[in-house]
Order: sequence, then C-alpha cells, then structure tokens
Amino acid sequence: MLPTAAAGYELDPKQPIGAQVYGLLKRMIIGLTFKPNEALSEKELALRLGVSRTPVREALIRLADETLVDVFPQRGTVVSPIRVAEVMEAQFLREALEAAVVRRAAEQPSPTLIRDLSRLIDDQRHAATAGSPEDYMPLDEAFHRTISEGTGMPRSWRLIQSVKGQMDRVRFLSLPNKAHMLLLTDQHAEIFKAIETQDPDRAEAAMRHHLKQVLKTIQELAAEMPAIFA
Amino acid sequence: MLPTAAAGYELDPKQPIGAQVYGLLKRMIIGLTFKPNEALSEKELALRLGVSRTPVREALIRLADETLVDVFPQRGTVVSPIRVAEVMEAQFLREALEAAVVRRAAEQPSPTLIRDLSRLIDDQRHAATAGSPEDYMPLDEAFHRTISEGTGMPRSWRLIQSVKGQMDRVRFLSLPNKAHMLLLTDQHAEIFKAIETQDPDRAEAAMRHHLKQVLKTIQELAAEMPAIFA
DNA sequence: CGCCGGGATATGCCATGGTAGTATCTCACA
DNA sequence: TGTGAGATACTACCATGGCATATCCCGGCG
Repeated sequence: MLPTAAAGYELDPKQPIGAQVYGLLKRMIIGLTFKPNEALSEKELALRLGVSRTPVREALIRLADETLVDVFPQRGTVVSPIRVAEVMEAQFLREALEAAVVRRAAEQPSPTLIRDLSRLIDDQRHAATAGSPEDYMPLDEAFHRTISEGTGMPRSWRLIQSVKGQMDRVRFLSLPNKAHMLLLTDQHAEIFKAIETQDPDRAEAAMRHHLKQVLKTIQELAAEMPAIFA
Repeated sequence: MLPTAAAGYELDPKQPIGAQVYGLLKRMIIGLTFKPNEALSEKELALRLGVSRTPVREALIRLADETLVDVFPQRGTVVSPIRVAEVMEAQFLREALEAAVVRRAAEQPSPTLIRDLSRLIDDQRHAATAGSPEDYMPLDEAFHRTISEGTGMPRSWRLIQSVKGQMDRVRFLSLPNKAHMLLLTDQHAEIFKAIETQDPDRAEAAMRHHLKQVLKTIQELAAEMPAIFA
C-alpha cells in the first residue's frame, strides 16, 4: 500500500484539488498501481492523499462515468475489472471516432498540424530507440490528441479519452519493447504521410490498422492472467 | 423563475439524489427551461430543489463534462451558449458513432432487436399522427438507444447521449410539427428495414441521412435568434 | 471627466459531521 | 456441528460550515 501522504504525488493547493485527484487516480488505475477489483474507499484515499473526502468523491464519480471504477451505493467502490466485452466495445468505438477524425484531418490539414505531427514522430523515434516506455507513452497519447485538436475537434479527444482508459490498462499489461515502439512509430508515420498528402482513404485505413494492434494482445492476455479479467 | 420546491419536480428520497438532480437539470437545460447563458448558482439551485449543495454540485460537474454548463472557478456557473462549432462537431461525432453501430446492428441483428424496433416504429406513427411532440421525442430517443443496446453496445449509447445534448437544444428550438414527425418516422422505418434485411451499407447510409436533418435547421436558427448562440 | 483602488458581496471550493444502508462477524441455540 | 439472529463495523451519501478568490460598485484622486 501507499504510505500516508504518498511520496511523489504531491498536489498543488493552488489548483482545483478535485481535478488533480481525478487525474492522479486515473493514472494510477491505468498504470495498474490500483489493481482491478481492488477496493477503493473514499475515506482511505482522502487520508492518503492528504485531502478531504469531497474532492475524492467527485473524482470517483467521474471515473465511474468512464467505468474505470464501479460504485456500489452504500457498499463500496472498486476498481473495475477488465471486462473483455467492454474492451472490445471501447476498441470499436475508438476506431469509429478516430477513423472519422483522421479522415477529416486528411481532407484539409492545417500547416501547424503537419508541423506538430512531424515533430512528434521525431520525438517518438528518439524515445523508441532509447527504449523507454515511460517516455514513449505520453508521446503516443500526444500524437492522437494532436490530430483531434489540430483539426478543430477538441471534443472528439475528450470522447476518445473516455473510452481509452480500459484499453490502456491492457496495453500496460503487455510491456512494450523497443521493437514494438518502433513499429508503432512507423504506423504513426504512415498515418502522418496520408494526412500530409491529403489522402483520406489511406489515412483512415492506416488509422484502423494501427488501432487494431491492441486487439491482438488482449486475447492472449485474457488466457494468461484470468484473475484480472472479469 | 421557479417557485421554491419546484412543483412537479419532486425527488425520490429513496434513490440517489445526485443522479436525480443530474437528470433533472439536464432535462431542464435541453428543454430550455434554463436558457443559454443563464447563470446557475449551486446555492440557489439547492434551495429551489430542496436539497443540499453537494448533490447539486456533483450534477453540475457531470454536466460540465458534457459542456452543457460552463463552470468558471470562483466566479460562477452558466448554462453554456449554443456554440455553432460545437454543435457541428457533436453532429459529426454522433454520426460517426451511430453509423458504425447501425452497421454492426445490420450485420447480425438479434430477433429481439427486430421486434423492439418494429414496435417502436408503430408507437411513433401513432404519436406522430396524434401530433404530440412531447410524446414523440422519448420514442425517438428510445429508437436510437435500442439500436445501441440491442446490439450489445451499451457504452455507445452513453457516448452518444453525452454529445447529443447540444443538438437536442437546437431541436427543441424548432418545434417539430406533425409532418416533420412523420418524416422522421419514415426515416426510422428505412433504417429498420435495412437492419432487418441485413444490409449494412444501406443501414449506414440511411442513418447518416437521418441524422443530417438537424444540420439543416441550425443554420437558419442561428440567423434568426443570435442571442442564444455564442 | 476619466482612471484607479479598496471594500463589500457573491461565487465555487474544500473540510467535516451525521445518517442510512449493507456485509460480516460473533455467539447463542438447536 | 451447523444455523440463524443480532450486534458491530464498515461503506457511500447527504447536509452544512468556513474559506479563498474573483467581480462589482463606489468614492477619491489626478
């Protein structure tokens, strides 16, 4: 368990606590610091984070909306198990959203979008060759976020994020190695090239192919470690 | 303004208050009981609904996640204006989601889905000929929800709902007449037929055509009543 | 007359106390 | 030994109070 006043997870009192707690808990759930089916008590969390129960509760409500936690009224709150059916649905919905967005991005890409994506791919290649998954995952996230927001669709990224959580836990189970990160970067480059050359069909196809990577891993993982899944 | 302890909006103390307040406020915002740009005070709402500020606050947080209200820290909370760009994005995202879902529905429609949709269309035809928009809108909602949930994708309906709010306010501005409701029902019937005959392409096309109805109205409305829009 | 500053007011934000409901554990009893 | 009923210890839920901060208004100064 975490020590009281969890070291390294200091909160900035100058910013809204509730939002910070939400982000913190979400990262800890996705990063499997909190294991699936683990009980989360409002009171205990508040104690450990050094805040009151109110912002913790608000964060848990938002996490429940994303089905990252299951709230049982008057009984307790637990980290939701990784439900295979739900991960599959999340994958399906994310693909539908990102395919549509990247298609639009490829129709009329803005110069700043081209520039930002190009830079991100360079960064990813460096992080991948260095072999550091901790540095790579934020860059992967930034790539997809940039496509949404750089195409003038900020809401789409919010939606994608809200379904991505379940999938990210699965991705965390299969530690990406250097070869894997390079493969992902190549797929990003392929998507980028389709956007740059304004080829919507190619962009959509590349995105769908890219996102299907996750599906390949979950099936075998479900067989390996059944305790974590529903 | 509403009288204290708003008549007709009684809350059931036996069920979670926060969730009830959320649903109530959402309906009132979509139904334009609360006008765009209208200030919403936690304290005042709590007073009128006869509950404490805590569940009201929780409801407002969830509404803020759907961008139905804008929360300005330490300043106040207002019903979000109808931003044309946001409605367009919501339309785009909803179309992407529902097109994907209805396509899957048409691939392997379950017998119960066929039966439920068939019944809903009958009900809609009755409500439309009776000319009662209040009765029709829930049936319209149920049609789309049934497709999602009847295809084993409950999460998709949650997502669709979260973007639908902005669009529903626009729909509420243009009171649907009897002819309009009959037209919508015909489009539902077309979608249904495509599902029943397991024709994914036709189902997707029919759904996209159906959803584009909203876009036709918003442009002229934005010109008519600019005060409501952003 | 216009600009600037200080105080009063209102807001959302966080902390805390009390309550109703549920699960578990214990102990008496069959 | 198995069983059931009651006490207990948790939980999430709602209510309430205090706080920091942003805004507005109004008076004074340039």
